[in-house]
Amino acid sequence: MATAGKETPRERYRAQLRAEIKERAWEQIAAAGAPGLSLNAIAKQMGMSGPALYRYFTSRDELITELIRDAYRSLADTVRAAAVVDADLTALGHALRSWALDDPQRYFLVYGTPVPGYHAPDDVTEIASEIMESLLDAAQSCPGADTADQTRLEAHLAEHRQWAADHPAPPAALRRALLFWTRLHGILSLELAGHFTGMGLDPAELYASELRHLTQ
Amino acid sequence: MATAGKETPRERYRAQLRAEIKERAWEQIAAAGAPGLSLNAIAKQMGMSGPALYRYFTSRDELITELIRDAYRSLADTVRAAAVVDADLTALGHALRSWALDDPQRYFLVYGTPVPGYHAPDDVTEIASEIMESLLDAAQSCPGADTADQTRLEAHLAEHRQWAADHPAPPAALRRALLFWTRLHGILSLELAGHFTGMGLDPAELYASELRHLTQ
DNA sequence: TGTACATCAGTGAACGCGCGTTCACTGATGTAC
DNA sequence: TGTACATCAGTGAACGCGCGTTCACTGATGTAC
Repeated sequence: MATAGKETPRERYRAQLRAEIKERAWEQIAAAGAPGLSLNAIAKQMGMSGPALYRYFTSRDELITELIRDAYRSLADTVRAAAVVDADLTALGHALRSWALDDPQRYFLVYGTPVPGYHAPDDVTEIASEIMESLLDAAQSCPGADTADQTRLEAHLAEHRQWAADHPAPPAALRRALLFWTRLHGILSLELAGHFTGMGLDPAELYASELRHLTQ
Repeated sequence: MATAGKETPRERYRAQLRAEIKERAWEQIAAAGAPGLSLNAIAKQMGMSGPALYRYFTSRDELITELIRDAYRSLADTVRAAAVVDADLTALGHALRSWALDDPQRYFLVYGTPVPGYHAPDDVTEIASEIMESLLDAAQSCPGADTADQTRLEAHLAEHRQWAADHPAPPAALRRALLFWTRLHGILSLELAGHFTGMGLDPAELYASELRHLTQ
């Protein structure tokens, strides 16, 4: 009953199978998108019968929620790692890009089209703030010059900073963290969705240019 | 047989019913997202039997493709109208935002998570270049100062401008049009997906700030 | 060490559902003489 | 103007499919004495 300590062989086996189910799930998502995810199809691919998976996930929804959680967790860890090694927005930006290109569908599970009915569980929003925290850490220790004509935004952020309530970053850092997030996300999501194909430009150049501009 | 000229009552009726089917389709998409679109459900909602819709669309895929085309067309028209009235990036930016907020699912049909197998038909990519053209028009007639440290991006764009091959805009305008697109899209897509909720900031402020910064 | 029992993984049949799509048909609307 | 015919909208039955999920059951694995 102890949650910590030695794992029994059965527990180990369970964890292993859960992991394999998730792996197959990611493969299916990569092949047909998240809405096409099917427990039966996963079971078939693993050489098991459909109902067998209900030993490991209580429903299809639980599996999807778990995948979303994993995606957020993975992003938060990636970002935090980059923010810890050297609190540098540039490094963080490149880490973010690598993470996104590594698995586009995982990126879209976090930042893609929302499903009208669905609401993410609470712990996911907690992970989301963890991500913002890492951004703020990095933005704070990057003391570039402020662009004069954006003081209006900083004034707004100085009084609307619930998202950074626990963080001591000054308005200029808030602004930088926020723009880092929205600008890079803009490029990444357009790139991953293929909206640059045929345009003849290199998204990496564009990305690097924005990153340079953000860190000055 | 003439494609132009008087419409027969039957043709008028056909067009009308096609339009109503699309309307119901949009309602369904708004309620459950695009993957949940079902011809049978639309028919039921219209008080018809399922197979009846096959008089108006040869398949579910044709309907979806048509909706995507309409979404692109609508965006292109909106953007062009704003670019024609006064070739002003600020006005264009506000028009874009209104269009996006007006129907988030329509926005996501254009810029949302791509379906792994799906490829848009050729005429849709043509409409996409139409959109870039309007952006370039507006960007060209907005002669703000260039930020010095982005000359590297301009140099890249000067030599990678297939997307603006038919357009006389100089590199500085290319850069502005591109950043207009990626930055505003970043904010809009995060806002529409609800990623700002709970953060306490006003996306409109952020959007306006970026717009101001882009037009200087 | 062996025996008796509890736990749990996985199966196969079944339920109900909604989907896209086809097909032969009915009945109304339009067209030609 | 009326009659004969062609066109076309819409129906209802049917097909085959895959889905999520439940349930009673088998057989293997672990546990207690």
